[in-house]
Amino acid sequence: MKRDGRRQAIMDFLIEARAVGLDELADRFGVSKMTIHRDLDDLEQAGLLRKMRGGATIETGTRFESDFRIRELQDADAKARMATAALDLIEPGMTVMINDGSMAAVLGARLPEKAPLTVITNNAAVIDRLKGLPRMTLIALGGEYSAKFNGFFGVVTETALSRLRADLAFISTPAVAGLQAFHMDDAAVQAKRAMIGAAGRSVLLVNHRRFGRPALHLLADLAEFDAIITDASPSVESRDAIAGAGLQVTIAKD
Amino acid sequence: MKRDGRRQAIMDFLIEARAVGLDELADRFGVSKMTIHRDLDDLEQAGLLRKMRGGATIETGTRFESDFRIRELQDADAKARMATAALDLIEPGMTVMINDGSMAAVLGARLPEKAPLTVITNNAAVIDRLKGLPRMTLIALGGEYSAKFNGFFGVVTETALSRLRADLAFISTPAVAGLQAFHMDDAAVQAKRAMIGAAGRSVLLVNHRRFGRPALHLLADLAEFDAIITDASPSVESRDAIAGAGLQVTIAKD
DNA sequence: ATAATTCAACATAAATTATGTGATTTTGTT
DNA sequence: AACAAAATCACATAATTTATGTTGAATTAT
Repeated sequence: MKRDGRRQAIMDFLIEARAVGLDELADRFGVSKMTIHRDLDDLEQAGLLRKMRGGATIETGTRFESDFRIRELQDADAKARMATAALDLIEPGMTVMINDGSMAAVLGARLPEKAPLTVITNNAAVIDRLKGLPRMTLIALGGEYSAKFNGFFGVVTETALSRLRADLAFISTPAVAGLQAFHMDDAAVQAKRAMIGAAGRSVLLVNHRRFGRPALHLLADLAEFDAIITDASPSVESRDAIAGAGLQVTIAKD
Repeated sequence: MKRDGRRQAIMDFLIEARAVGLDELADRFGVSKMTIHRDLDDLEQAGLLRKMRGGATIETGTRFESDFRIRELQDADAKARMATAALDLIEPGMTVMINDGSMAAVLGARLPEKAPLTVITNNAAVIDRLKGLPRMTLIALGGEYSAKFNGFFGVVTETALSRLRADLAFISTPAVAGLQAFHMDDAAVQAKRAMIGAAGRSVLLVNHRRFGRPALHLLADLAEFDAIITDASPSVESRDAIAGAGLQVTIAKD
């Protein structure tokens, strides 16, 4: 196991266990304590954990848990499957919009498979991955940078969107309740809504565990989306409600 | 001499001589022909030269201004000094605009010294450096990504600028002739002009060697700038012309 | 006070990257 | 078509960078 794999594993473990001892890690990976020290130092530097005497923790509640870098590591498999399902909807030559969020970042990274494409996004991770790639036209939306969401938001973003049109918008959401999608942040909602308005068709991406929990701000009615992609079957009530409304949900398989 | 230095030297030589033989390069640097082949392949890949049987040439015409990755290495010392002089004009709390280009990237990297600041830019290098830093508000302008300039340009960029105001805009230029600044690319000119229009005061940054050579597109009259910063005294004629017009040029010292 | 832990400095190992060599293929010229 | 120069390929080696380990001094918790 190489350095990056080890660090990934440390994070995986930490997300489960909330805390871990330094000796335990050195033991488990068969490396010296010094190496673990260095791993933890770098991970702390990246804002992924909090180093403490004798080990490290993930700080619950605070900015740590909600940080996008951690989210990108969570449920990596589900995200990969959903990205594959989303890619099926894309044809070379299209113009697609990608919103903020780690799910969108995973999808964005795989867009070159469908080149040539025009990609419009306010997601900093997607911009970094795509810039300079051949046969990809990248249009960044601009806006005020948000470290929390690793993206660009605000009037600049929305004004830019009001002047653009795309074939397909991929919108991700952390909360679906009843027949509506929610989001905890107003600025993100505004950007997402502007994208839906600027796209011919919109696709909602949502982890199956996020069904049945609302958040502060209403994002959109599920009926506004032309497709809904998730990674596994949601709870019975959610499923029934959605089926009852005549909406189709795509469950991404292996 | 290391690989990058050698490649830089190849480019320097080529800019003078327009063409060079492969054997000659292998000889001059004391490396094998294969190594020169690889250098030329990579430089061609980066769009910096045209490889030909037995050697390489610089494409005649406009495109020869070097790639931004190499440009960042050129005249690093002059850039650092000019950045220092530019920083002197910034007060904490200001809103500043930074345009594209490697000179601007060097300045952008040092902006945290003057935090808190609001920074508005279409320069991808500056966005990368500044995002997520505390006490820095970063507003990216968006636009279509240009690999050649490592920045964002086009209507999206200009529309965003039409809605924003800054205290100070830093504009860099690769060419000054007479009492006017020039640039080889129209899209970059549009963005720079929009910045000048959106800023209370504008500062021109220009390497002293760039005086006396025009480029395809007119960027602005020197009189439009509130300050002009360079790294060393320009040629006598240029200096006389500028002094004659009553314009002040700041020469950045050590 | 002391035992555990962290940190810094250096040494070594592992991996990556750059370069060279010679065989093989391509290209231009006659 | 035949030839020589040049380009390319595949692999070996060298140089450089990065990762890890070890030791001992400094720090910290109890």
